[in-house]
Amino acid sequence: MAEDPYEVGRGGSRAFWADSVADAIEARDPDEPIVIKGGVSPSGVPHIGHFNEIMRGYYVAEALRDRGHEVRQVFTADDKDRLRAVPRQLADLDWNVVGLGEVDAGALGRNLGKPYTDIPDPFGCCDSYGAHFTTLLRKSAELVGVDVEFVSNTELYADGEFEPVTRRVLERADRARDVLAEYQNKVDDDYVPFLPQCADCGKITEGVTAVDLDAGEVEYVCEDVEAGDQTIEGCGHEGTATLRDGKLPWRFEWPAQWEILGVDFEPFGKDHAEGSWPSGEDVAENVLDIQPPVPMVYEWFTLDGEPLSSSSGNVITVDEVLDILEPEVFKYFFVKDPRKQRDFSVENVDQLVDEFDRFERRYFGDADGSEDEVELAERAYPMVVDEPSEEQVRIPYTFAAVLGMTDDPEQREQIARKEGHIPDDAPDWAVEQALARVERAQEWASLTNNEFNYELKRAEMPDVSFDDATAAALDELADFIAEGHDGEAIQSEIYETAKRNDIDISEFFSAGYRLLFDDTEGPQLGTFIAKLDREFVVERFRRNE
RNA sequence: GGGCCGGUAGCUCAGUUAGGCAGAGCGUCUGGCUUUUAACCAGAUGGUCGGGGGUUCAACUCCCUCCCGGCCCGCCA
Repeated sequence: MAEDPYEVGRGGSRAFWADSVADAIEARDPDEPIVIKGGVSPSGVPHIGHFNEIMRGYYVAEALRDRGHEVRQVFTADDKDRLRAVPRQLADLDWNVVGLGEVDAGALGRNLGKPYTDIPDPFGCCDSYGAHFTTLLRKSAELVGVDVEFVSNTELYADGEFEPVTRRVLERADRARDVLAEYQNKVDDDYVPFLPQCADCGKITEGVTAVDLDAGEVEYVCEDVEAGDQTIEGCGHEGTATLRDGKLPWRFEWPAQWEILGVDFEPFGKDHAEGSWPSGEDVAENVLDIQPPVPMVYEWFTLDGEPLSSSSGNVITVDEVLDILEPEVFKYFFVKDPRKQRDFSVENVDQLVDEFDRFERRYFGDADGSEDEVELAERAYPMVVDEPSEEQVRIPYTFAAVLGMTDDPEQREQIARKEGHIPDDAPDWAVEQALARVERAQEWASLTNNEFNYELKRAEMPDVSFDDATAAALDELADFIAEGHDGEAIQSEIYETAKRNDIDISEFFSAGYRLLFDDTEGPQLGTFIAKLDREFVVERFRRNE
């Protein structure tokens, strides 16, 4: 019965992995609605790696819906987990990442060991620490337009949803011990699969001393808890807790969630593949007597070649990604094979966009591709955009970055049209959307400070000097510009002026770029100059300001 | 140390399920646009499929082994 989470969705003849997974789910003939789950602990700033928990399930949900199934995609905020370490970075609800110094770190430290939902929000805006970071995750989903049902684990406990399954686990404590002991050395004869919350200090503790299932209570001592390389001190309080005043240990809680929510499919990161999944599957089948969901492992992302890591600060949030990418491009990133380690490279993000543009054109039959590539586009593209339209216009990303050189929207549009990136018959909405990419590409150029990061140095002249011949040529060119000519004429004259003064043409172009951008490259100079106000350019080329 | 996943052109990635000519885009180079930047058009360039061994008529694909990266093998989630 054991299911290899690395094998599900692999093989078969499907071009889109989500369809292979959907096949595996359908093969079980599940009850409707089919339930797909994901979940994370709201422990800190959510990054794009966490987003796998939403997006991988999303595509499977869409594939099933497309086949006529009713699907419920739920996401559990595992917010009854205890805070185990104070994170180095936090983020407010506007995604401003701040260091610990800017909030009350001491207050956080005193709350180690408590459930996230019992810790005050460091920013004071949400009901709790847990609610704060769950809100950020929910906002991420909204930003990319994925509709997921959020469920708070704390609320499931508070509402008594966990009580029957918790009771059952405790009734079968012997079996639970036997099963878990195969995966964890710590489990001995005294192990109790329940973690009460101390009535006095509020921490999740482990010191259960007695279980009274008739009364639905456990007795406990609030002991010290090992967390990583540190110890969270217990308060020593001795008390009694109901089955709602605490939680199941993770290895039981996960399968319990499957039971409560009726989960049919759950994707999870590679970190769960060797530990939590085998034990969870075992617990489900041999302790809870339920069928575990169809599993799937996804590989982790790296960011610019380095592991995503909240503790080291190597993170990028969904919000930050959407500064440089359209939501549909970001969604496309998750269309790609989940089983490959994948780098999200900010520097090379133009390649991802190019790839998406081709993917989109394939859907409309306007681009070549292998049979699989075409099938993938036909299948996945409608899940990536809300309303596919053949009239959609995309300006190539790097060209959009070039257009970012000017702030004038009309000039951007004119140049894009002239270069054939906007068809004459494009509807207004498509033109608007196409040009919206310029803002993102410009942000990208500025963020990476790459070769597209042109900035007109209008306020003051860059510190430059020229030889006599170049200086003379610049004066001549300034005179010509002062006469008032169109872009092409100016472009022509740049060549002529350089020839007349016997200076290298590319050197002369560079001189112009240095004066305007403090750079050696830039947009097509003549047409660009023609768009600027004449007085400014003339004065600048005469090196007067 | 043991297990699992990944490694394909300078870059980003398809292809490995079921063995059958090593692929795409970008980049680079050359040429074109009566104008050597950007863009655009045409052509060219590009490979130890991580290394080695084996099976086979035939291996990126299957088997063995080694290297590199990541994850798990304590706790926690």
